[in-house]
Amino acid sequence: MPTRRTLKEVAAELGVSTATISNAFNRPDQLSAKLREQILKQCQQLGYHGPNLAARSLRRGESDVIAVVLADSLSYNFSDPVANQFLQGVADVLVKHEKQLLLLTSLGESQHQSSAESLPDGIIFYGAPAGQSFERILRTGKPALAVDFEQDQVGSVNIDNFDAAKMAAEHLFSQSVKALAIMGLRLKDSEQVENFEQDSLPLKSGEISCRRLAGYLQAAKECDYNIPHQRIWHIPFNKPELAEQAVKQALTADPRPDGLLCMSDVIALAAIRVARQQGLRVPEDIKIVGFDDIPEASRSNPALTSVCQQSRQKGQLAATRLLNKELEGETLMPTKLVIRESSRG
Amino acid sequence: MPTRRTLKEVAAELGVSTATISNAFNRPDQLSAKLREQILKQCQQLGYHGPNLAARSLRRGESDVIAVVLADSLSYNFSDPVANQFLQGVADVLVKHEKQLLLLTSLGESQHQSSAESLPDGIIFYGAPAGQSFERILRTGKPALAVDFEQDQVGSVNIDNFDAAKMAAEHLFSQSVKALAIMGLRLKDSEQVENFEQDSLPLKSGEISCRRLAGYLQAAKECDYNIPHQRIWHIPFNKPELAEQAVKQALTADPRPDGLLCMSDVIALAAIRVARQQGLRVPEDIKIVGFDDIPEASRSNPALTSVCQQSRQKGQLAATRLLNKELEGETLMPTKLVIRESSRG
DNA sequence: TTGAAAGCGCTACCAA
DNA sequence: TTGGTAGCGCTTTCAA
Repeated sequence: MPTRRTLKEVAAELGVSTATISNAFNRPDQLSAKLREQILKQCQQLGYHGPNLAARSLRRGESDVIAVVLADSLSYNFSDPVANQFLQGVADVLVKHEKQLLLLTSLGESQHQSSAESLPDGIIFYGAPAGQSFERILRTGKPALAVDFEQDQVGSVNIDNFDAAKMAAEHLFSQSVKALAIMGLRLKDSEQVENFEQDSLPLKSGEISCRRLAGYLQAAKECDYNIPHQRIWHIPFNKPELAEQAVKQALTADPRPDGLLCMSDVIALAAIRVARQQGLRVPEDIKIVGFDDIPEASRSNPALTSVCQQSRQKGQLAATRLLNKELEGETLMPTKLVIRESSRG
Repeated sequence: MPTRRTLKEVAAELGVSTATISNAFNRPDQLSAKLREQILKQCQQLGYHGPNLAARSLRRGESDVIAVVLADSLSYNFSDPVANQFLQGVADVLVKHEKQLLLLTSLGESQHQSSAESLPDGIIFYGAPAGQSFERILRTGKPALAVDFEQDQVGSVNIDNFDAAKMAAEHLFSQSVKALAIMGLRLKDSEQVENFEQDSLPLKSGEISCRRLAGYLQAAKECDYNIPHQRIWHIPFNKPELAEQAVKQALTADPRPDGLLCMSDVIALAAIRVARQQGLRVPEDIKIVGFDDIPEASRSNPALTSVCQQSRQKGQLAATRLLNKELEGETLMPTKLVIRESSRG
C-alpha cells in the first residue's frame, strides 16, 4: 500500500544520494536543471511529495509556520467578526510568503499547548494572553508581536483606544444627547451581563476596554457630563445574544437613554435591533455609536455610525512586521469615525 | 540570554537521564510522583517548557496537530460565515482533545504546501480541494475526511443538497410565486457575476451548487414550471458585494422576479437589502429563501427564511469522526427549512 | 525506578 | 556537480 515515503528510500531507488534529492527540493542551484527536473518527476511517480515537515524543521531550526495565539477560545474567535477580519489580514500576508498558519489559544495550559508553541518561527499574540503563554514564548527568544494589548517587552500593533472612544463619545455629545448609557465589553471578570459598579477603573479588565471606557469618560468630563456607574454595562463576550440582553436592561433605565456608546459593532447592531423592536426610531429617538466598523455595520438598516479600526490591515501589518523581523516599537494604526446617518429602508 | 532549552541540557543540569525527564512529561507512571513533581518544577525554573514539537513528532510519528484543508483561500474562509461556523465546530472538538489546528489551503501548490501536509495526524478537507492535495494526502494513508463534497475514496460528512434545495423551492412555489429567479453560487468557472447560460448542468462546478441547482429545478419541474437560463445567475464568490450586484441585475428582468431562490444566506440577505432599497416589500412583493441559516439570517429585518444546515455541528461531527478514526462511509446531516416570515421593524 | 543508546527524516557541511 | 555523514531533540526499548 502507498505509505509515506522517505527521502532515503527514494534516493536508494533512484540510485542517487540523499543529498541530491534534498538539493533538488531545496537548492536548485546545487545541481543541474536537467537532473533536478528528472528527480522531481521521479519522486512524484514514486509518491514522494517533498520533505517531512517535522524532520525538516528539526534539522533546519525553522518550520515556515507562523502561529497566532488567541486570547480567547478558538471557537469564539471564529465567531467574532473583528477577529475574523484580523485573521484575514494575517492570512493575506502569510499566503504571499508561503507560510502556514497555526492557530493556538492561550487558554487551557496543557503541555500540548507549550509543545505546539515550539514549532512556529514567529508568533502573533492577538489580545492579552491568559496564563503563562506570553512569558514562556518570550523566553525562547522567538520573534513575537503583540496586537491589541499593551506591554513593553515586545513590539506591538494597536490603535489608540482612548482617543478613538473619545471621538465616538464627542460625536454623540455634539448631537445633544441627554441621557447616555455605555454598553461596555469586558469591563470586569464576571461572565454575567451586569452593571459596572466599581468606583475606580477596573483592575481585571482587558486593556482595550479600559482605554475605551476612559476615552468615553474623558469626553463626558470635558462636557461636564456625569455618567453614573448604573448607566455603564458590562457585557462579558462580544455576542449578539448577550448584547441584546444588556441593551434591553439598559433601555429600562429612567430616564431612558437617548444615546448609546457601544464598545463594539456587534453590541451596537444589537442595540439597533432592540431599539426598533421597542418602537424607538434610530437615530431620532436614540443615537447609537459602535466601535470596529465591521462589514455588517454598513449593511445594517439604519447603517451604523462607528469607529473604523481597520482590523484587516492590522492583521496584514502585524504579519508583515513579523516576517520582516521588524519587532521593535509600537505601531498605532489610525482610527476614524465613520458617520452613517441615513436610513435606507 | 534565555534561549531554547533542550531536554538533554536540562537532564545534564539536573543530573538525571534524558529518559527520566521525557517520562516526567509523557508517562507519569514510569517514575515516582514525587520525583516527577520535582523534575517538572525544576524544568520550569530552568526554562524548559516541554518537548520540542518537531523532534517529538519526528520520533513518535504523530504531532497532535489536525489540519483543515480549505478549498478556497484562507482569507476568504475567514470572511465566510458558513466556513466560520464549520471551523467553530471543528475547534470545539479539537480543543477538547488537546489537538492543535493547522489551517491549510489547497490553492497555490507549492512545495511548502505539501511539506505542511506531512505534519498533521489527520486531515479534514472542507470543500473539494484544488490541485493534487487530495490525492497526495490519500496516498500517504493518513486519516482523512471529506466535508461538503462527494467522492468515494474517503469518508465524508455532507448534507443532501438536492433535497434541501428542493425543499426551499417547494416552499416558494407553495406561495404561488409567479416569476422566479435563482441566485446561484459558483455555477461555473467565471469570476464574473453573470447569467448561467449553459444547456446542461455545469461541468466545472463545485458539487454543492450542482446539487442545489438540480434540487431547485426538480421542484420547478414537478410544478410544471420552467426556469429559463436567463433567470439563473452565477455569483462567483459568497460575498455581499457580488451578491448585491447580481440581485440588482436580476431585478431588472421582465417580468420582475417575485421570488428568489438564493444558494446562500449571504446572497439572500443581500437580496433583501437590494429589494428594500428599490422600494419592494419583502415578502409581499418578493419572496426570498436563503440557504445555510447563518446567525445573521435570524437577526435580519425581515428575518430570513432559509435552509438550516447546522454548519457548526457539521464541524463537530467531522472532527469527532476523524479523532475516533471513524473514517468510513458518508454521514448525511439533516437539513430543515426555517420559516421566518414576520417582520420586526 | 532509572540510564544508555538507537534512530525518527532530513539538511548542510565537507570531500571527492 | 554529486555523495557520505553528523546530528537536529526527542522517545522508547532494553538492561541495570
